[in-house]
Amino acid sequence: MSASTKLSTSVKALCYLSENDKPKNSSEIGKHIGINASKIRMLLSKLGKSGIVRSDSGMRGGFSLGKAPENIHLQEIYCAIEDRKAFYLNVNNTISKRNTSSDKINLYFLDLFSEVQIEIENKMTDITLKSILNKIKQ
Amino acid sequence: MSASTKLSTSVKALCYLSENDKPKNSSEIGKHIGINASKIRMLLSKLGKSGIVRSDSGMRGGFSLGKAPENIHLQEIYCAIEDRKAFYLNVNNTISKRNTSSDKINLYFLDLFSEVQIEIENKMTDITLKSILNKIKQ
DNA sequence: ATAATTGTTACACTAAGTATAACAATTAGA
DNA sequence: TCTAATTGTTATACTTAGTGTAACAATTAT
Repeated sequence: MSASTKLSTSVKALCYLSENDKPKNSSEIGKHIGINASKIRMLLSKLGKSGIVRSDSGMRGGFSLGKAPENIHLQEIYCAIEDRKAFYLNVNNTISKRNTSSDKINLYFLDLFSEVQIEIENKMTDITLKSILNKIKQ
Repeated sequence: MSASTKLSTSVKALCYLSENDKPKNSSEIGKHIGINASKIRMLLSKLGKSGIVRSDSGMRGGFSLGKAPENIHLQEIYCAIEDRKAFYLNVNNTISKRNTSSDKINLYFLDLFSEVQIEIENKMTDITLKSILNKIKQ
């Protein structure tokens, strides 16, 4: 799953959970948002480790929101699900030790891309699950 | 080639061309920046269509800069080489006609990602080949 | 004519993304 | 304590994207 797909899928799941007090299991969530239950469990188990959702194993178990929607930030979700470095911005080669102009250009782009990355993350810090819920209800 | 790899490779090639008055062929450029001559030709032929480089076929042909480095903007390079929509930000599913909350969330993220896209492109508009050349000479 | 070059297509290989299944560990409830 | 439902995790098969290279027609200087 790409970073952006994970992010939108997570938000779909969280929005669904926010509509329900009682825990929903991965199969219900999967059906609702149209993706496989296994995938849901893989995603939500990561969100569980960050306290964004609560997960209960066993009979009558399932997933529920771990925090109020106004306290869940997009950036937090993103960090919880994303192990790879961000939005797939990469330069061609690894940097050699010779410090050629190719290396310098690679470094230049790595810098540029991490600036972009920081801007994206800042943007996401300002977005809460609550604000998304409000927007999609319109 | 991913968008970001194409971009950094293009800049490497353009920097190399800026150091030379006479045209350089794809094989020389490829050797210098460490990628295959065919790939170079594929990239530079696109840059040629936008007037960023000049390309001459036949014996004693090759590639040379089509404009002064101060008039070549990163955004321009990016647009010339990139056929796909930008930095690989995508949401999971296509939007159905039922207008479900999943659809709304997809639309929400498509909007968010195109905002990001615009910010990235604006950032690139302010960067010229000249400014990159200055930075990497330091 | 010949040789060097671009522009373009094609192909094989590797890596990443997607969809699904399988199963141990856990837990509620009979 | 046994059973059924559930998570968490690993595995597998398949598809798509990315990478590296080759091939060859078209073009052009000598």
